[in-house]
Amino acid sequence: MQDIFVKDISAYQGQEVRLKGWVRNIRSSGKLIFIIFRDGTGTIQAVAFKPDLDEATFEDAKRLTLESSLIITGISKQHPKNPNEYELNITGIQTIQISEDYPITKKEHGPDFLLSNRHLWLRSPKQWAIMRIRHKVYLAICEYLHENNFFRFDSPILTPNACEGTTTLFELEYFDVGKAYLSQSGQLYLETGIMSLGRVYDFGPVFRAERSKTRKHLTEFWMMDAEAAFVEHDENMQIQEDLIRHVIRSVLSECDSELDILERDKGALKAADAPFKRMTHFEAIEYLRAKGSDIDHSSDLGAQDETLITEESQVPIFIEKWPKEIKAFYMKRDPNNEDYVLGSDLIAPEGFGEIIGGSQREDDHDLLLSRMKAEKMDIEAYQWYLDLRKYGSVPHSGFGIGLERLVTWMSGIHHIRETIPYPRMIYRIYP
RNA sequence: UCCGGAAUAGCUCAGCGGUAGAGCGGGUGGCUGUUAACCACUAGGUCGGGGGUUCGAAUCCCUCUUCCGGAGCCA
Repeated sequence: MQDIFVKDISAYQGQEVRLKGWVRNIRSSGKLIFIIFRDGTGTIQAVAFKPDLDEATFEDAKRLTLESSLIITGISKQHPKNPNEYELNITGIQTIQISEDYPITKKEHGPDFLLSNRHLWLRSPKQWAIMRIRHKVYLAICEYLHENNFFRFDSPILTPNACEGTTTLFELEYFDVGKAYLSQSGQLYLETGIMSLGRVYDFGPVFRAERSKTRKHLTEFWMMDAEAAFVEHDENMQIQEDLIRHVIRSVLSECDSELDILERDKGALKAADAPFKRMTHFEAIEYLRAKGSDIDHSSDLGAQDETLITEESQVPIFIEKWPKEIKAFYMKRDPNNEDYVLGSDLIAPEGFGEIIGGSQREDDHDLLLSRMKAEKMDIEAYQWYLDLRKYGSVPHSGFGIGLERLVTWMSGIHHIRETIPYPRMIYRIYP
């Protein structure tokens, strides 16, 4: 007899097969027992009918509890009521372990309870669907980059210094050297990689000790940073747009049933796969003021502002050319107006907010040095970074995608905490 | 960090000054097509901790703890 996965069941119609997995739910009516069975690849209804089975097998079926593990054999056939669905006529049950009372029930639960039981919650259909979409988003990003000549170049996670601010670092003791920090972005290291490989990316966890408590923040999240030599501001945005549109298409074509489980509005995703809009920061502020906001031209955009800007757009919007004061030291100034930098944020539609931050980098040694001095940075600690501008400096650009924010948008879910197996937030590190 | 809200059965909640409740989950029994199946019975609680007001507190007040929502910052 053949061992198969639930996802392949339709290819075995009329045949006896063996499946290995868990009990998601049980419904029984006297001589009939319906076991909702899952094996990681999918879910199927298995039916035990007393007159067709020997007594011991039927008793085994009766003893099963929610989440018990078992090997089940049966004949694959179409569901008598829904011909699009397959079910399994049970011929044998080998119980692996009878589960104790399973804490996650069929009724609703609160977020605190579910997060405390995250190790079990991950088995639920919605969490299963989100993890599969996360996997697909991750693969789609790597596919696009690979096809566009980007090489994987992993940045260190333990670092001697900060990349951006210094208030948001997790600090730890590093042998006799003193303090080390968990990386909050691999960007500066990636810039070294392009001088060897031309185009590079990293993909890994980054850490921010920000005390932010919103549905868009984690203290540990996965970021894909990409960096490319000889790419300037406009092309940088074009690469981001092509990459995101590739991700949208991949999710739509390969995660259809997952999107159904999550009740995702697929029309909204389809509509986002069209040329993205571009708006300068100045234009964005004008737009907000026309809508009644009293925001001024030197301000960063808040969450509400982002929603307001994208609410009438079906596609993501780039906000580009930001006031230099509110962006990082390494961003190149706009040659047409030195008060602005060649940076861009990509805001997703439907109120999902910022998913990418990117910029063209300053490639002039003296300009970069003077800005780092103005920010009172430790020049000696960043000598290696300044060296890049001394030995064959080239114009270059890059961007960083927050994986979980992208998955939140693709999945259409409310809170980022469900997009990573074990979310780390300021008040939660268990399990 | 700031501003709001919440804490009662394993879970989700109702009760808001006078004997602690429901649904789900658990247990037992019933049911040949169920779809969070259904029906009957049943077990299950120091009402988050501490202090106060009152004849009497789950209920009112103070305080601590934990969690949730939002803001700022960011991906």
